[in-house]
Amino acid sequence: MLTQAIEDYLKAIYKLQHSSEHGGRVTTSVIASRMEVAAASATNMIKKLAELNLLVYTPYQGVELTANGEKIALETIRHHRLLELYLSQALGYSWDQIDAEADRLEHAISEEFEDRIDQALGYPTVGAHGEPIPTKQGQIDHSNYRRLSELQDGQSAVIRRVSDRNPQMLRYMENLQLLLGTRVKVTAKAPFNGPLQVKIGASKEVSLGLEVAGNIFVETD
Amino acid sequence: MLTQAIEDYLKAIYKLQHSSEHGGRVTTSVIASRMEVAAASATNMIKKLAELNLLVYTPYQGVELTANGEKIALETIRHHRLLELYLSQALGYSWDQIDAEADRLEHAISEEFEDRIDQALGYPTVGAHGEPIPTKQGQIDHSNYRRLSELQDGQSAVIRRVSDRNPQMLRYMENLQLLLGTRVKVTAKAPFNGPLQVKIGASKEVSLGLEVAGNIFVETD
DNA sequence: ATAAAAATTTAGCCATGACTAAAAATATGT
DNA sequence: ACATATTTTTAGTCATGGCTAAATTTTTAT
Repeated sequence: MLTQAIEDYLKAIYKLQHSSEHGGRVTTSVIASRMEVAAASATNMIKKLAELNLLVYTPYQGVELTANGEKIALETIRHHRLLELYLSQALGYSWDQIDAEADRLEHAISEEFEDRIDQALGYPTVGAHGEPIPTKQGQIDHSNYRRLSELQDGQSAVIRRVSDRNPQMLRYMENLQLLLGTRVKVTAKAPFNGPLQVKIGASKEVSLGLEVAGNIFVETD
Repeated sequence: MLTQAIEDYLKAIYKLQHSSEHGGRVTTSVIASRMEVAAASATNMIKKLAELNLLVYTPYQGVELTANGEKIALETIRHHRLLELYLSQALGYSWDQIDAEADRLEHAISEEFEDRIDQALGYPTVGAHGEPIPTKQGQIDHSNYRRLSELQDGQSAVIRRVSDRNPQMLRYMENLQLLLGTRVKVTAKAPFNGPLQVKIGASKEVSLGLEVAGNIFVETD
């Protein structure tokens, strides 16, 4: 069996590979920073993962997951997202609590558990924060939405996904009713990377910093 | 935080202390056998647990949990039994599947998760196999029932608990409808530790080996 | 009572996955 | 181009929790 640490690294590397920021090259330092370990620790694990044929490692250059490594990453991500959705739908967790709980449970559940919550949830394709849920076969929807921060003044759109990285930010969004499916409209954009004025749904209008708006992904009409 | 291994050892030791078989003394070999590790490994861990004031260790003699150790054991057992019940009630698991799944999950869930499934289950006091569930404060019902194997010919009783140690035996019991709350009556007892003839509920009558009957705990009228 | 058997502990090893400090390679600025 | 800064790797350490083999203690049988 694969250790929890291996699953965690593969998941992190998969996400880094697919986060627009880091292009193709996922380096040791980026992995170490994401995993919150020392660079030397990341090097160690990377060498082990290469040994296991879960990724291709070019020393000093970076890593790339093999098909095998990607498969395991996607299984772990599937577990995580099904769990998050189950925690929020079936057990009433709030948006900001589900990530931490799912992080621990994702390594402990069996295929059986995965299948049963999948069924209980009606075979969902999208997770609690709008992320696509990989299929059991390891397929995942790569459609990417635009960031709310990229919209022009006057544009309107529907929230389709929010980043789950920061629980405090999630709590803030939840308070403001910036939820999946909510329609938003940019009514003003301050210059010099200033805040956006955003109309939420039909009523409320708030001023939103770029950092928050950059973590909200929307579908324009 | 306590490691998974520590929780597992404490749980095992607690159960051994309270299983009538081993009287008061819980020895290294008994622990090693229950944990399925070498005796030397058990000695190692016992020394560490003594160091942590979770048990009192008399070399060559055995082990006794401290109040502290017992508290942690009971927390772990509470997690386990709540999970087992949740898996069977909310996710439709069968009797023989829940123990293994709960064994892995019990170390991963948070207080929050514990509280939420406790609530979802209606604050149960008895687990899926009839075992008492410790309270959050660490109190547990010590009432013990008689074994079906101890009943006299002609006696009738109600099943209140079954041992969860052997999944195959659990599957067997489930098939025979030997379930919690079912009334049973011993209609014959073969001599020389032979099988019991048992009437299950109102209809069926089966021949039951002593091993199975010894793992079914009943309340006589 | 004492020799043999059984249980237990000690000693020493291994893999995992962290860490720091130092060395080596790569990138950057002038 | 080359010195300096940054990144990465290597070397060596540590804690956890297994293991086997050998030594020691306890128990049992004669």
